[in-house]
Amino acid sequence: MNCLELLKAKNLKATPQRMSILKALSKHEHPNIDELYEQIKEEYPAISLATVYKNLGTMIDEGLVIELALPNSKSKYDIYEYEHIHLVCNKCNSVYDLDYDKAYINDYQKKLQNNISFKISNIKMTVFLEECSNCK
Amino acid sequence: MNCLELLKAKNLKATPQRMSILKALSKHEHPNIDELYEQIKEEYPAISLATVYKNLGTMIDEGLVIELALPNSKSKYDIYEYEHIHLVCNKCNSVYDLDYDKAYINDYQKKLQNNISFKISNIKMTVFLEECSNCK
DNA sequence: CTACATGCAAATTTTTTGCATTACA
DNA sequence: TGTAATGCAAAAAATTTGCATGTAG
Repeated sequence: MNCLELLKAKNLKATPQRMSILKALSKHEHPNIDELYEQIKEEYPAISLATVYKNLGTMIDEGLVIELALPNSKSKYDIYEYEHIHLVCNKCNSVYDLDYDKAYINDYQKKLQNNISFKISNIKMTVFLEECSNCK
Repeated sequence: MNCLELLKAKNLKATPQRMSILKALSKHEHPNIDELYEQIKEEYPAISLATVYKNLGTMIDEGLVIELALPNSKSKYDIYEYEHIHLVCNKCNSVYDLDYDKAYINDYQKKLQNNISFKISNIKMTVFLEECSNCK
């Protein structure tokens, strides 16, 4: 995960704050903004929450980061590396990544595309869990 | 769609405000809270936004309503009738319902359940569109 | 009647903005 | 050096809360 290259490729300045945000997200812990802010502060105590908001915004716009919107909980954030399924715990809202057989969804997407008139961009699958090891 | 029965079944008082919210949601227009509030106000000009918030909260807790959390946009709400896929336009955030072949997802859920240790509650599929008739 | 729901206003929380300053390229 | 990013503080937006009053069951 070369954060510097990622930013360069999108013509975004590689400020230490941005690097730190990307580094934190690359752990795939799916922090919400407050958790992310706290984590960055450990390295850059002076960073402002506004900077985190602004950077998430621009990096989402550039496709480097994805926002995981969840019912009844603040959005969580993830660095974008490749498509994957998210497992979301209904009890504690923890999120886990899951690699999967893309063929299955690709297949479904094709089937679906034949039945609707608008162009499908992508399909997102979210698996909700009754509980998980974090909340049990 | 008998809103009265729905509320009764959950031991919630069938106030006109609640009935009106459910009636509005049963149109499946997926309003966000502001759109919903405006709609209810046409019938009950005195209703307060706080009441709408409170009622959505309790009705979600009781499973009558679902919150559709979306990246970069306020949550939208839908009455819960049966599982279905949501089509979400990437450009204008419009949401459409789509009935589908449940067998496909049930099948996938079973496959997946064999590979993870936590109990799956349900799987949600969201199809993102590049654009739609509403924004074109 | 009584417990729960409502409406209002205020409080809180979350997110955005403007701007002077800093620092990447 | 110029442009874009930062931090701060203030503003705006979104959501929740407390409480007096109203009303469904």
